Amino acid sequence: MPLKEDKKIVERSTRQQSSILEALYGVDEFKSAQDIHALLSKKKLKVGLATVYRTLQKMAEKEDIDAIKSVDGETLYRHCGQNDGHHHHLICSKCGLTITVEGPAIENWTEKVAKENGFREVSHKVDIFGVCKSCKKK
Amino acid sequence: MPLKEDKKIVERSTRQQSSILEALYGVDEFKSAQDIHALLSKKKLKVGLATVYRTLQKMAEKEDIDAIKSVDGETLYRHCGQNDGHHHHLICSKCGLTITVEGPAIENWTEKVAKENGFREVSHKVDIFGVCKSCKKK
DNA sequence: CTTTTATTGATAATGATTATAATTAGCAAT
DNA sequence: ATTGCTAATTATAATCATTATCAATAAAAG
Ligand SMILES: [Mn+2]
Ligand SMILES: [Mn+2]
Ligand SMILES: [Zn+2]
Ligand SMILES: [Zn+2]
Repeated sequence: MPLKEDKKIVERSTRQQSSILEALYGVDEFKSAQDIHALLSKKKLKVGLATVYRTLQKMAEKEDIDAIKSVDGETLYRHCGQNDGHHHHLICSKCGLTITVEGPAIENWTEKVAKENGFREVSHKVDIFGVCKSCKKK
Repeated sequence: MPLKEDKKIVERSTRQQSSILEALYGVDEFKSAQDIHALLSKKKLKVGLATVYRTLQKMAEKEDIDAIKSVDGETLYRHCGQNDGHHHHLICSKCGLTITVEGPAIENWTEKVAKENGFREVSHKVDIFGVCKSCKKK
C-alpha cells in the first residue's frame, strides 16, 4: 500500500478572487482591503472581508500587485499595469495620483550602502509622498 | 483693565518626560512606545502608557528623535546622538543594529523625480532593512 | 457522483493607537 | 507659602485595521 502521497498544493480559482482582481484592475490608485471590499459591495458582489484581505496579501506576495503602507499605517494595494519589475512610486497624498518611477540611482546607492556595512538580504522601500500639480492649485 | 493676554503656550517639564527621554537615550535601537513603557515599569517608574505615546510623538515632531515604521506597522523611536540633520537608516531586522547613513544621492534623486512630475511638498522615507554581518554568521 | 481539501465567510479576538474626562501638578503672580 | 490658570497626566473606554477560528462550501481530481 502506498504511503501518503506528496501533498501537492493545488491552486483553485474562485469567483471571489476574480472579483477582487477585477476591482483592483479597474482603478489605478492605491486602495486598501477595506476600500476594495466596499467597492465590491456596491456592485452587489458579496465577498467576505477576510477573503479580500487574504487575497490581496497573497497577490502582493506573488508580486502580481504592489503593496505600500500609507502614512497612517494602512496597507494599500495597486495594480501596476505597465511595469513588471522593481520600481517605486510618487504618490499625491491629496488625490492619490500615483506615478511609477524607476531609479537606478537609488538602487545603486542602497546596494552600495548595504555592502559597505556588511549587510545582506537587504530590501528597501522608497515611496515619495507629496502634492501633485493639480492639487496644489486648489 | 487688560484684555485677555495673548495665550502663551507654556512648556512644562515633568518627571514623566524626563524618564521617557532618559529611557530612550539609554538604548541605541529603535523602540516602540510600548517597549519604553515596559522598560520604565521594570524600573518602577510609573508613567502612563498614553503619556509615553504622546511624548514620543511630540519629540519626533520636534525632530528631537527619529521615528520609523517597522515592517509590521509599529512606530519605532530612537535617539540618534551623532546626527542632527536629515538622514536615513540601515537596520538589521534580526538584532536591531542601526546604522545612520546620509545620502546626497537619493536626496537629489527624489528631488529630481518629484520636480519632473510637478510634485510639491514632497517627503520621503528611505530606510533599508537587512541582516547585519554578525547576524548572518549564525 | 464522490472524495479530498483549498477556500470562504461570519464572527470573535487582537493589538496598536487615540479619545475621554477627571485628577494632578508646573509655574507665574499674589 | 498660597492661589489661579491650564498644561500634563492617567486610567479607561473606544477605534479600527488586521488576524484567528472553524464550520460550511465548493473547486478539482478520479
Ligand atoms: Mn528600488
Ligand atoms: Mn533623504
Ligand atoms: Zn493630487
Ligand atoms: Zn543583526
